[in-house]
Amino acid sequence: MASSTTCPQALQPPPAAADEAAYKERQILDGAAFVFARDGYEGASMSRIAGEAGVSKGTLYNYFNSKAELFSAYVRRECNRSIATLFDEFDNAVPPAEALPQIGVRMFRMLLSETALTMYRMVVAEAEKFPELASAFYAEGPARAVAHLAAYLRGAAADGMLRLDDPEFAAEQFFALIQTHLCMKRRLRLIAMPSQSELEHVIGQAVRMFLSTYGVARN
Amino acid sequence: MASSTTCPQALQPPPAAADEAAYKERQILDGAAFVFARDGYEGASMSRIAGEAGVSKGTLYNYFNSKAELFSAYVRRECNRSIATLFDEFDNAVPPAEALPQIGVRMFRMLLSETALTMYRMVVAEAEKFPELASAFYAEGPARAVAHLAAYLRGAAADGMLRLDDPEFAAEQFFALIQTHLCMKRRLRLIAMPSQSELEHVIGQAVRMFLSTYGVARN
Amino acid sequence: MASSTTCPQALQPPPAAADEAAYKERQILDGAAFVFARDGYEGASMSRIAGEAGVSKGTLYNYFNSKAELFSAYVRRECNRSIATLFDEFDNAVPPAEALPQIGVRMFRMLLSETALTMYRMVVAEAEKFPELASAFYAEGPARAVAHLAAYLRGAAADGMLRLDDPEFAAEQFFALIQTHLCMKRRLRLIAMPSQSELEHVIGQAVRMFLSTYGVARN
Amino acid sequence: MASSTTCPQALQPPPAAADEAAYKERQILDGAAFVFARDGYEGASMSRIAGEAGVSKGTLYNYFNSKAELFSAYVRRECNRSIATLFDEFDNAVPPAEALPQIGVRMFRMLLSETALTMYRMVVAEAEKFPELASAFYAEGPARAVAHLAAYLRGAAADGMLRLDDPEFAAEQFFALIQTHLCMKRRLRLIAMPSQSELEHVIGQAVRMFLSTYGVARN
DNA sequence: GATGAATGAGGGTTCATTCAT
DNA sequence: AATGAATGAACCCTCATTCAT
Repeated sequence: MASSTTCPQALQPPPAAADEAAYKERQILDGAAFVFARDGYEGASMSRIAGEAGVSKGTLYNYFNSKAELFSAYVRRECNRSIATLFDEFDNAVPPAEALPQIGVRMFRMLLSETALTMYRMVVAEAEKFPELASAFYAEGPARAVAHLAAYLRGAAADGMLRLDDPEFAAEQFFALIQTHLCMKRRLRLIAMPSQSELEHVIGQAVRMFLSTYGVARN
Repeated sequence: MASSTTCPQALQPPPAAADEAAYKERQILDGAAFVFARDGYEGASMSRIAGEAGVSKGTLYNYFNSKAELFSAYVRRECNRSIATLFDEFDNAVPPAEALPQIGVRMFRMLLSETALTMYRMVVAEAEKFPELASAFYAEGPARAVAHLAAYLRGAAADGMLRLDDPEFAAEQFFALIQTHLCMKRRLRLIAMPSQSELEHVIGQAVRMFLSTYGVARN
Repeated sequence: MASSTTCPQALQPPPAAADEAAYKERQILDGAAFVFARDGYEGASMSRIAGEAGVSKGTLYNYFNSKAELFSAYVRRECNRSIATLFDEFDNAVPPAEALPQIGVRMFRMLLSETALTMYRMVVAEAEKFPELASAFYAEGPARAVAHLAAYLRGAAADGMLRLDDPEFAAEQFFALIQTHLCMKRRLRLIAMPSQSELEHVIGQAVRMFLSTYGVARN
Repeated sequence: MASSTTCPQALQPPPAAADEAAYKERQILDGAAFVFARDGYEGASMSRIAGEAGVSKGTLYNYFNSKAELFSAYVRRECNRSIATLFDEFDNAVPPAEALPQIGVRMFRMLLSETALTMYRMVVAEAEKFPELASAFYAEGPARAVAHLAAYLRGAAADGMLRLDDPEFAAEQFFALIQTHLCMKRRLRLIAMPSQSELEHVIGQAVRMFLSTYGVARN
């Protein structure tokens, strides 16, 4: 849809038009993000979204065929944008005792980021009405995170740094250990972002428990 | 109208009236439960609730001042009713290797019960609008479950069956280990209730990991 | 729905309530009649109908489930009300030369009455969308008129006052002869109600032509 | 505006431009015809017409100032095009007993053609809003048909083949006799096109009745 | 001349809430 | 205490029309 060309732009108007369309679409999605996040799918109104985006109600429908499609586009954008990228690079050569805390911090931060929390609330709330969004959210977020971790664990086991049969399941266990009551409470909006020391404690204990099961004796 | 009490009714009119009022209230809450669970807070309409409850719309407002209050009452009742009771009785004398799987099964079943899932969706979705409900849900559900487990763990540690300093945190870890991707997926409506073998595997591994950290050598 | 009781009304409120409901329904249908007649089905808006009827828009939907149902009710009421009654009583003993002009006048007046014209325009315009209304209109109006006339013609033929084999078809021919360009023009709103002399001329010639075909020599 | 010339085009660009304009206009009117016929005036949308015509919405307004004007142009074109032409040529020398059935068939076919029915529905439905269209429809259609027939009847009377004083009125009577319940039902979309035998019966009886009044004894 | 994005009024409909009965 | 008719604001969406490109 957007044409972010790196080639020299010989013709001014077309790119300008395309850019403007892309800009407006982003504007609308930003407005939608604000309102959906605050009011939920049912609670949000197209009027408020239009107002927030600074466009007319009719313009909304020039870009998205319905409220449902706008919601879908919004959720997909947020999922693709911030959740997935967080696990893209980490060094597989680092030993578990060092790598796992780092991975844990990333997972924790991802899970509790404002965007991820909002997405989580959205897809949980509307899972019945938008099953494909729930599915996409799971695939883009938790499933990817677990898959990355499992890949690391498999490698570490191959290198003799861990002793485990089922790296997928072990990854899920580690992922689960990260999600203590802090996650639950934050999802329920009962607390703000946990402090660094709370974070370190939870992750430290998760790593300790994980390694006490899957680690190799280090003497 | 109907007062289906089996106990001896000493005074006809007052108890009958009170009973009838209680009966109507229950009737309304039952209708509300059905509709809210199906349509969500915003999606539910007072008309449909009235219809489902078999009362008039006006009567709704004789018992609850607003849709928000009715929703609140519904959530509180469901929380108090079915979630909490599941953890009320278990035998503290049983050793961890035997007790933890039992506890794990209960927790798992509670977490994934239709009622709990619905409540979870409700309070997550409306946490912004009804923070006190989120708080109540947490207190009645997860917090209580963890507290019960912590009490057991403390006792077991005192009896020398476990080796742990922080029974609350250990309880949270166990609780977290139960909530693998199966929970996440079920909350997102991506899967139906897991099979017995999946359940046993998850819990078995959770117990194994938990005891490898907190257990005492048993030779 | 309405309870037009002739028995002494022992209870005041129920009849009052029923009357009020009936009154309001009539009020709404009157408003709908005004707006539909002026703007057509698509051109009419529920807002304008509500305004014209002196009720709120919401009230419209307490009485009729949709615009389509309101339209349907309006058309049926008008059909049943004024079109059908016009042919209820006439003396079958009168000879054709006297009866046919009378019948012709009735038919003509019915066809060109404001109500019938409006109904005609409505059902012709919306025949595709409301086929059952077109069907009902035809059955209640033209079909009934022709059937009545056919019954008379059959009797007159049996009495030797006419000579015809197919009274139904003959009735249709007479009915057709009444509908000259005056009818067409009036349906197109090109003219107001024709004058008495125009009416008499058209009918006189129709009767003359009819009797020149089906009459018996009268010497 | 339109210049569909077959003459040699001396100047290339201007005629080409003019032709293109005429072509676009026709294109638009074709799209309008399709959509108006299907959805009616109010039900049609300029967007759908533009889409059907294969032009942009803006272009519509370069050719027609408003929806009303486009509708008007569409109705006028259809009226001029197909309705009128059907009565343009017939041989005045043929005697009534032979000519009238032919004329009757033409009239019948014209009246019940899909185009004429659609036009009829259109102008009847919108007679209030577009009185000049109703007037044009009447002038181009029924009035012309009757005028042609009247001209024939006058000639036949002058030749002693008919005995009538008022050929215009006689023509209207014949035209009326053609429009039996088959016409009414077809206009109401209650039936499809009548069969050949139905057609012949109606017309045969119309001619018989007409000649029994206006014919000369043929012995 | 052609485009189609933008507009904002208005479409039909549903809603939570009120109140006379 | 129970009813349900009435309300009018707000819902999502479509519209004819305009205008910068």
